Amino acid sequence: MFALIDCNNFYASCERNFDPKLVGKPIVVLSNNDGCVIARSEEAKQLGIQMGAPAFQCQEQFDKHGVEIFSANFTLYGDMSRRVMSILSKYSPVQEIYSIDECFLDLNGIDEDLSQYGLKMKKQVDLFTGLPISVGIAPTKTLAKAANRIAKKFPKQTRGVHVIDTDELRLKALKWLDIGDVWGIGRRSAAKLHKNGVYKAIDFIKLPESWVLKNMTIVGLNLQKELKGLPVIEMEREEKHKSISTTRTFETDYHSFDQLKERIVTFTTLCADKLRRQNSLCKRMSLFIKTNIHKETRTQYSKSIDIKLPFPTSSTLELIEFAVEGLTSIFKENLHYKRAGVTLSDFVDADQHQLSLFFNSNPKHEKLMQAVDEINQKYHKNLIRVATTDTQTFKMKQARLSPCYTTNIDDVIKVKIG
DNA sequence: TCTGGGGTCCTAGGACCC
DNA sequence: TCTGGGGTCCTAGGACCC
Repeated sequence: MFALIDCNNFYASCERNFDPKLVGKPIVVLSNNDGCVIARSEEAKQLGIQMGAPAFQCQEQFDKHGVEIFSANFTLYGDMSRRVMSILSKYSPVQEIYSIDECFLDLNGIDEDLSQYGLKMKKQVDLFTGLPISVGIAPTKTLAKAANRIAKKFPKQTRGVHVIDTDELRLKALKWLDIGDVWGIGRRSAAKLHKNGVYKAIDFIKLPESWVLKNMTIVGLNLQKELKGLPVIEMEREEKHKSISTTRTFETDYHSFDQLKERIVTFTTLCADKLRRQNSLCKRMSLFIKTNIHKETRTQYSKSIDIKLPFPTSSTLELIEFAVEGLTSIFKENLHYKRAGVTLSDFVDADQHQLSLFFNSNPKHEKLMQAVDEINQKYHKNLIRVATTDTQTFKMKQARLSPCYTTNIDDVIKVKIG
């Protein structure tokens, strides 16, 4: 059996957690630059505020109902996530952290009544962090997702925990579940399935396997098996990322090469930091620049470049060199740039990689980077930095940023009590 | 005026190999 | 006149997730 545990309205719950005045009020959290709605409390959902809606289009609604608005505070959410995950990790030897607010647990070998077990998790997370969670338990990961959905939809009947452990319960769930709400079925597949008369998950498992394979690839077929109760999707045990990216929409348009260069160099630095933290080297880097797609009257330009590195590296200095070279080759003058990003991929372990015959990462950089990382960790995030980067790492509009309650002592002192 | 960010997986088609 | 077949690797793009 697998459990899928997730936090209810995670970002909104984190904000509410530290300010009791917010209990019972509609809360929304906005994306970077305060652009779109990316999280809503239950009350905000009731008002009909849509996920992903541009904030400026919702302003009237916000004013009318006194919606509490927050700029995304990922430092806070990340820290709360670590706490929740750490508690849940005690409930199984095998945990897969699936997203910032979700994890799977392998419950094989757990002897207790699973419903009680789920309730115990919920109580402990609430006691230690104050965050509400929902628990779905079933024989496959896809069914655990479905069970979780039921737990969330019917909090009174389920108390936030739902277990699918018989065929009867499985079929009952599939009759209730819309096909578009199945984990792995997106808009495109849902539309295709609707055309073929499939509206509920139960209709989907009745389709011939050959049709599913032909029209939805192996992914669709695996999904179908999972809904039938046959486990196909396994627990992911690798904790290292396979790619790392930093991308941003700018608050204003950028025109010059130097402005973009500063951003690309800063993004590269952030990616390299993350890369070293997971003790990897990368063999590939890609970067892109884009104009504002919402300004249709202006000249549009979107270009990316993929760079195969001559040797694996995690040196910020070396990566920056490649990044600037890449940017030079795709940059065009006289345009209004609005977005850019850097992605590192093709990782190898730092401890056990093959040296190249002709080109290798500068061996001095390894120690240099280690020293820089240690100093920055000890004193201040950007105490030592490459001169091309801006001290203001994120140039974003964050008009309503909450304090980093759990990670920044200065922030905590600033919070007014009462 | 104002429109997010970070991931994973699969497939088709081209380039290349023998 | 008649010009193969099997395989791998790479990459762009699509689809999906939260």
